[in-house]
Amino acid sequence: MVFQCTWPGCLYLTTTCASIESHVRNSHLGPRTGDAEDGEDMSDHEEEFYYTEVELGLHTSSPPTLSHRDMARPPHEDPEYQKQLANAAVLKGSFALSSSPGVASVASSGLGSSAASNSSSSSSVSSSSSLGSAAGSSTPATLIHIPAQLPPWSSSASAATSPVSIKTSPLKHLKLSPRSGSCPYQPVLSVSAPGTAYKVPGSPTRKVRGDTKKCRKVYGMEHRDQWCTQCKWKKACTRFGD
DNA sequence: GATGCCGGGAT
DNA sequence: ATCCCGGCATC
Ligand SMILES: [Zn+2]
Repeated sequence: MVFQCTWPGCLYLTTTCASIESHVRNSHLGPRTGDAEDGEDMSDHEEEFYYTEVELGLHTSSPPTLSHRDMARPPHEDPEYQKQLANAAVLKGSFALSSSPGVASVASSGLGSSAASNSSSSSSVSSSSSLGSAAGSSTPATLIHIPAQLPPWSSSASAATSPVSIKTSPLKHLKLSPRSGSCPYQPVLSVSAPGTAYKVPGSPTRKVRGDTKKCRKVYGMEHRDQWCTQCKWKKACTRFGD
């Protein structure tokens, strides 16, 4: 059990109740208490409001809510979570591997040529499964297990689903499958005009990058301190509007 | 591969 | 508010 000062900006932390109260009183509240002034002492145990006691050991404490996991989101732009969910069926280069019904194993790797589509005629045979590549490329082979579920593309606010406990390893969240059209249950479509493929879907409000060079390209990384502030922060440039 | 920048995190 | 980065669309 530790005690932490909650005064704005203060990060004082101690292990005893007396210490923290003393700290709060001296450092933040009036450095004086029983002042000889008037017959009025309004200094109760007000220190209690400026620190918190934190339990360390796993004692009498259990998560209040153990059911619902994620939140439902409108079919808006939020690939962060859509990706990992939609990926439940995007597994392509794995066949026999795990024999657990309802569980699929994925190997997270940043590479992987996924292109296998022809824009014109002729048939296509998209299926390549090669365990070992030519050169010795070692992959971290971070295996993760996710519940095999249908991609929530249309509408399905998943509530209390399976009693699967997702233990996030000492990694970040969980990211898979870059922005793709959608579930793999739609091999090919979009065969309009050979030579000029337009993209109308996606998002009506998609920027179309201008052609003016911005601070980054103009000054180069070597002179980053001359970029406009926004460029330094990887935000929209304000010096060279387009 | 490089560039531009949104979304999100840290202080 | 200021500063910075991950990751993505785009070139
Ligand atoms: Zn700029």
